[in-house]
Amino acid sequence: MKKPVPPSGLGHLRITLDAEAYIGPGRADLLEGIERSGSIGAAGKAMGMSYKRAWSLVQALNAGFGAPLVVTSRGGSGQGGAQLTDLGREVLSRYRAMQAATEAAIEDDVAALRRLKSDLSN
Amino acid sequence: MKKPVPPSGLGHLRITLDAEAYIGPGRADLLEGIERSGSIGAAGKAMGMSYKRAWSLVQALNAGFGAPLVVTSRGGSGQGGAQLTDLGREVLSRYRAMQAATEAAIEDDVAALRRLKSDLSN
DNA sequence: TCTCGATATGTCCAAACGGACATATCGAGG
DNA sequence: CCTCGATATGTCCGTTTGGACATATCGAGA
Repeated sequence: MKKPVPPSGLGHLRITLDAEAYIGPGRADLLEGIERSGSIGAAGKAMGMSYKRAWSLVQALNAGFGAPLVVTSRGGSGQGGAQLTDLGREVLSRYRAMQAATEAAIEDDVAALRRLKSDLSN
Repeated sequence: MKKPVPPSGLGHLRITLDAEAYIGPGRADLLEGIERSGSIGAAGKAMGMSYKRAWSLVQALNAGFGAPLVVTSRGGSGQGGAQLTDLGREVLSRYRAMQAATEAAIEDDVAALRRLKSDLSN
């Protein structure tokens, strides 16, 4: 029903702090892209999404946490753009850590399920 | 953007075997409800969803795996209903195992993030 | 043969989602 | 003061999603 994920890693992990604040693979990738590129638009574009969508995700993250994970400033030519706050960097790195721990914890079972499924076609 | 999860456990784990076959907390709960109640309708109702939605999820699961996780039979009065196949039971138990392993692997980080967020309100 | 309880399936509609496009705004530098 | 590049925000619209409701079908037992 809901459309699946682009096969990034193994599982798809979403961490829900409360009803308003959560982070999943898409949001994490976006944060990482912003950290790398210094721009919401560039980060979104790299993920194939519109500026507006990327911007709305940033809004949702900042609003959900009650404090900004991303700060922005207008103006081009090296002055404007977006950056992660300390909070944003910490959230991102913790998410990546959880993602890595999760993949390590489930890889055997995932392999077993994949094998199980492919054996069905025999 | 996408609506969060009813706070069941800690993280929200979705396992994607391929583009068509995946299982997350909702589908797992539904499978478990079917195993317990012997009925798609009853299982769905217990989760607050319509029969049609529950049924369509079962279809998606069966089609995605290429083999039924749930078999059904018509007729009421103890004869009709739905059951998990061996495959369905195995997929469910493996998912639960992965879920438990994941929660154990991330609990410290989740607690840290929750503390971080609540400290913001000071 | 009638009823009961369950699966199976269709139609209709409202809300949500997100893409496409258009502006507005701002900051710095030429 | 004009342009550039980026954020900020609005409108419009097609698609998807899922709820509500209506049937149809089936199996067993009274």
